[in-house]
Amino acid sequence: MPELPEVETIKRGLERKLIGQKLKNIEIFDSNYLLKNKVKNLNIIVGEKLSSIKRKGKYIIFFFEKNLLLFHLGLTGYFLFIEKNELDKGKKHIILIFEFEKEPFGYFDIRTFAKIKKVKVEEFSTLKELKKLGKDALEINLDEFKSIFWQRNRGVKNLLMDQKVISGLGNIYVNELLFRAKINPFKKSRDLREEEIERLFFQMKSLLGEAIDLKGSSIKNYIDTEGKKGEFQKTFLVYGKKGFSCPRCGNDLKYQKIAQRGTTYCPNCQSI
DNA sequence: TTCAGCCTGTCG
DNA sequence: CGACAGGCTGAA
Repeated sequence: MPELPEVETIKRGLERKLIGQKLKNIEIFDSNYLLKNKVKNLNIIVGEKLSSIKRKGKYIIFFFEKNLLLFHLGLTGYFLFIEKNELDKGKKHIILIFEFEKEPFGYFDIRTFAKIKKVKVEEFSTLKELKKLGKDALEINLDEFKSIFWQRNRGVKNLLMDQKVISGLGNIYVNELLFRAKINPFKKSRDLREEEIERLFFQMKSLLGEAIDLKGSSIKNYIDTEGKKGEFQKTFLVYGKKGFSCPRCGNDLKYQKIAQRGTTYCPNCQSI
């Protein structure tokens, strides 16, 4: 799925073209999808202007005048500026098209793990999806970051992947982050020295910053709102490098499931 | 804290 | 054909 850098890229792409525009129509192609998401009367948003778009963790929120739409793109959800008549060329998995005054864009979801929700703007602060999120990885400060590790004692990878603890990081960026910071993914959070936590913190910030600059990572499906792939995957040091050797020390990288997710790390550079 | 399950697609 | 894939939920 899109993780923080991809969601941020998508958010910026939408923002650039849509803020202030009025939604003229919603063309629904998969009403069953909306049914499964318990979204009713989506069309009441038609006629409203889009006032802002926000991101928290991996969620994107569209603020209209009276209603808001909350999206989580799951593993394979994406937005693409596209016209209805362009849909034929192999564009499957279309859920709907938001027809704005100038820029219509489609919402697609290949594996249907993405989520959409519509509520009144005033219900924003009550959204349980957002309330349970930990601080956004771009916003968290060093002191808050330290307390994350000291307040519980869990495996570091597990902890960083937990959106309730810190939001925005996913499997790609945690793999890369742990390698960059030379931290073993199994290491218990309370066993981290303060200096190691600081290393993680600053590496996390620069990793996310670089990834956003390169418009995210495209492994298979991810494309931005213009249909372009990201570039950050070209810089991967360990993610997806199963069977390769460590770019730092040359030892064999190790691959195993940690926290139910494929994990590649260097047992030498990232020793306990 | 684990783990199947939700889906579709691709790769070996 | 099985294994695996940017995520998350809820049940055991």
